[in-house]
Amino acid sequence: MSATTDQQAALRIASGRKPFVEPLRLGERLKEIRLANQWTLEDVSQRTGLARSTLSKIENDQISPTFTAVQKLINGLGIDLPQLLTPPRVQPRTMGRRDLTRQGEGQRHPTPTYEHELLSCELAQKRMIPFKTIVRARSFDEFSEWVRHDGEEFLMVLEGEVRLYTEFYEPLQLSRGDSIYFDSDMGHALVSLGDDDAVVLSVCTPGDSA
Amino acid sequence: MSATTDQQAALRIASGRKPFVEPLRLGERLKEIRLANQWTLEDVSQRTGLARSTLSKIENDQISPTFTAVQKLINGLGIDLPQLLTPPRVQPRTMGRRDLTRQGEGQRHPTPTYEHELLSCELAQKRMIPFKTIVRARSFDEFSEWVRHDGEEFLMVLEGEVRLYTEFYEPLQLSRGDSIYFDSDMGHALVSLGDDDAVVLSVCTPGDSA
DNA sequence: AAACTCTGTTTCCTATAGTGAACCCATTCA
DNA sequence: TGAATGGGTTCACTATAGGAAACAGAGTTT
Repeated sequence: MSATTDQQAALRIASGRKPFVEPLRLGERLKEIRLANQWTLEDVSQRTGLARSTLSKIENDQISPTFTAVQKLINGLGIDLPQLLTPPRVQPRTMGRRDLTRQGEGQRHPTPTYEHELLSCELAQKRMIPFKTIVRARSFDEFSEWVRHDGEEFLMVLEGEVRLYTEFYEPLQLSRGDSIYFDSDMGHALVSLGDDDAVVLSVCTPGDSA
Repeated sequence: MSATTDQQAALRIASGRKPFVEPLRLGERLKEIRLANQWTLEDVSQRTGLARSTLSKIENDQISPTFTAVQKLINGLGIDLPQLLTPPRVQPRTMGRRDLTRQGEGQRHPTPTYEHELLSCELAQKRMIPFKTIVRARSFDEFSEWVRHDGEEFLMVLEGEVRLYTEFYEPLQLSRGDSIYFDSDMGHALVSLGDDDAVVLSVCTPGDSA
């Protein structure tokens, strides 16, 4: 299946979704934001370049702003469009979950080349997966194939020195404190350079599946 | 400027999210969706109640649609507004982006209580925001208010010893190598316990904006 | 209390968004 | 081949959004 077709399929599916869009009290919302910041209509006028009168009419739902006007609003107020549309956000989330992992207390997953220690594994449903890795491998040959997984990865060297092989770049030498961010569906592999095993901290995003 | 605002600003910069919405080829986007679904202008006209001519002009950026028109669009096409604005991830993955940051070479953002060093800030549009922080604060009193931002945060102590205050839990003492994962819209604040400033590595998810 | 100042609203006027009809250009059909 | 259909664009007109200025109301100052 071609990329184009894939994308078209995605679009079709996407547009098939039926979101009930209610009133969208945009004027009301704007007023909320304005008052929350203690801005006067004049202030907002200065920031956005829209006339005081126009703003008043928008707030009172007397006119339906043009899209360019909306852009001036989000630019001038420094807010995101979703922010302007999203009603006050009733539940500010604040779940306040927390998951502590003491040094060395993570969940260990040994492999021939790496020894992973999963951190914060009490917590389900998280948007990042942190783990510490002891790099055992000393040569690229020890990997039968590229390590590869959906998403993005951040990596920092905690101890020792490593060489990072990646599919599309020259190998890179990383010392303690160096860090790198990359798309982890690009093949990658780490080897330790010093006598002792190197230790790196990685944080991955979970696979997309979206 | 409060600590909260500081960090939020830093996060905005770091996430590579364009602070302001520029061209916003809305017309182009609409056409994409229409063609992907193999709809004619007439079809879309039926669905949305907008005139065929109007749709044509919108697609060719000859007019800036009124907000009510945009609503008719998203209702009629059954799509979300963000969908209409966000070009669909055109990358079929495997972009193979990469961003190296050598020890101490990040982008510094000092505040009274913390000194942030943003890592991997070359890369825009990423799903994690890594930064190293030197914790200057020695007492909880130095914070005017909770640090708080949408999303989740992972944190590991690299050097020194810190106490983590959180809104819903008792303060927690963290030593080198300890790590914690938490919902960062729960208020939080770090203070250094030793004589020297402590150093921690943090990775945040970008704010929701959904 | 009058004059001033700062707010938000309302009044006009013009610029432009939205509409139906006419138009153009392909493709299909007789 | 010419007629007919169905796609998108352009035109001429009407409806409406945006702006400048006038207005109105609530404090302040004199």
